[in-house]
Amino acid sequence: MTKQTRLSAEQRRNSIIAAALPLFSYQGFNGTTTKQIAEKAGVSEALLYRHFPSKEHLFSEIQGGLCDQTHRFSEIIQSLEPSTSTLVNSVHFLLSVVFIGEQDAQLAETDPHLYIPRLITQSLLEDGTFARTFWDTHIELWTEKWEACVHASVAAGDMVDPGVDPVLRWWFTHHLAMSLRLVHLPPKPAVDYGFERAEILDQAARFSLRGFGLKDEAIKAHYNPAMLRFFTETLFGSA
Amino acid sequence: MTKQTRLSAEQRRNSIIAAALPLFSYQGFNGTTTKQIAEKAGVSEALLYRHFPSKEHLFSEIQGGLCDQTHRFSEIIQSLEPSTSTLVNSVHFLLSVVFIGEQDAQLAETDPHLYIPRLITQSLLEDGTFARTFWDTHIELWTEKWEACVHASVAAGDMVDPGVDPVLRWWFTHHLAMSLRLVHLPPKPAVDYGFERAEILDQAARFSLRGFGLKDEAIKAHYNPAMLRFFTETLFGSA
DNA sequence: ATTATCTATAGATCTATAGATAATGC
DNA sequence: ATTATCTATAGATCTATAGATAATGC
Repeated sequence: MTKQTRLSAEQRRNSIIAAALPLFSYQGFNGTTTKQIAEKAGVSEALLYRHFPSKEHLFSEIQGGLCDQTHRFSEIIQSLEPSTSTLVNSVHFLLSVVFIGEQDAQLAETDPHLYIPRLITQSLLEDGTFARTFWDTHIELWTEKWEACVHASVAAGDMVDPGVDPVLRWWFTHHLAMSLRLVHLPPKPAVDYGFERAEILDQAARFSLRGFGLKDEAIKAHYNPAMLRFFTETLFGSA
Repeated sequence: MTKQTRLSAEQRRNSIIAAALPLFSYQGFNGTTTKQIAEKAGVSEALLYRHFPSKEHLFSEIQGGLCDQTHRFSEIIQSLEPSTSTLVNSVHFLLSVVFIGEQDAQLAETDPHLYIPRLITQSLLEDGTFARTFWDTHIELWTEKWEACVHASVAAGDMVDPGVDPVLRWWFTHHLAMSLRLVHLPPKPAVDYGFERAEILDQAARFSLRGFGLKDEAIKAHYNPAMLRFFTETLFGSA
């Protein structure tokens, strides 16, 4: 009689979800079998269907769970002073989170954020519902502050009008980071940039900041990559 | 006895490839069944295996075929004069091709370029081999000219140093376009930008050109979106 | 005579369910 | 007594092959 771990319904549900998330993330919905999920969760396939009516429902449940959790940065965002400095730091932060992510954090294996880029990408290949919902819940918080920062920066004389809508500038920055992340999803990055991740991040920040309309003096005055890198590594772990 | 169309081996191979490409592109490798391919090609499943040893081989063959064709713009590229003007136009062109693509062309259904963004994205979710190979064959042609344009623009006094490697500036531009395309893959785009595609393209060009280090006067002098849009629509068909 | 093509089917999975059994809480 | 869990399996697909047949080229 081996040790039997009988979990409560809720615990088992969560353990199945935790087991399925990495599988769906890496192999996609079609590429993942209920057998794989059951094995990884350490239960029988039949048990999956006691907790979820179908594989589809399990997948939806996972996606939903990643969207309705309140973003942990939302309070900090509110407290930020709209300014050139905040703008510069937020651009770097946005690039860091989307491009580098939390992949070097110690909590790696269990942190759902590790799996989000793949799920978003898969979603975009289908109907895009998950991507849209995820961004609605995680980006929406920022847009007001984003616009305020641009206006503050213009008012401070740090920024010219580049002919780009303020919010689009942030989306473009996000999108640049998203592609960089995508290119780095495979074990071997699909592009040889000739630079390390941290260096690419730095250059992407400079590219974006200039695209924002920031004057070169303003970038020089406010952009401090060494400091930011220190913060990032403190936040997201070493490397 | 219905009309029997007996094709030569080569013709049948090509017809199977043509039938399979859209299916693999939209549904992925796992999501596409040999039955679907056979039905769309109008043959039996057995015949697929007379022409291709396996579904995997068929898929690889398709991917390979998209990579080894000489790029049709390669001659034009060589003839371009390195200059600020060429740089500006190439940035717009790059964004157009990657973001808008040839999706409105009349040859739509059969043009493999319609299916490349999805295949690249799927590849990035796996080992990235196709993306890497595709870019090796389609982007490599440009890099020399790209660098030359940056140097020419600096020499002409049109560009400051943004602290970004010259080739990276082009990759960043490409990446921005790639994400925009990705967001627009679903029937309903996954982001509400509040602008039409053509307008987004224009603003992405301005954002990138400034990120390149171009001085605002140089952008004003050389960037002519109305003209470029005219070219694009002529090349790729109506809007 | 050769080559393209089909029908039929094997063998492997894959999702999902029926029905039985073992652990837990009262 | 209730709830979690398992074994066994049905029924549907999916990839791939064996063996037969029909069209073409000489």
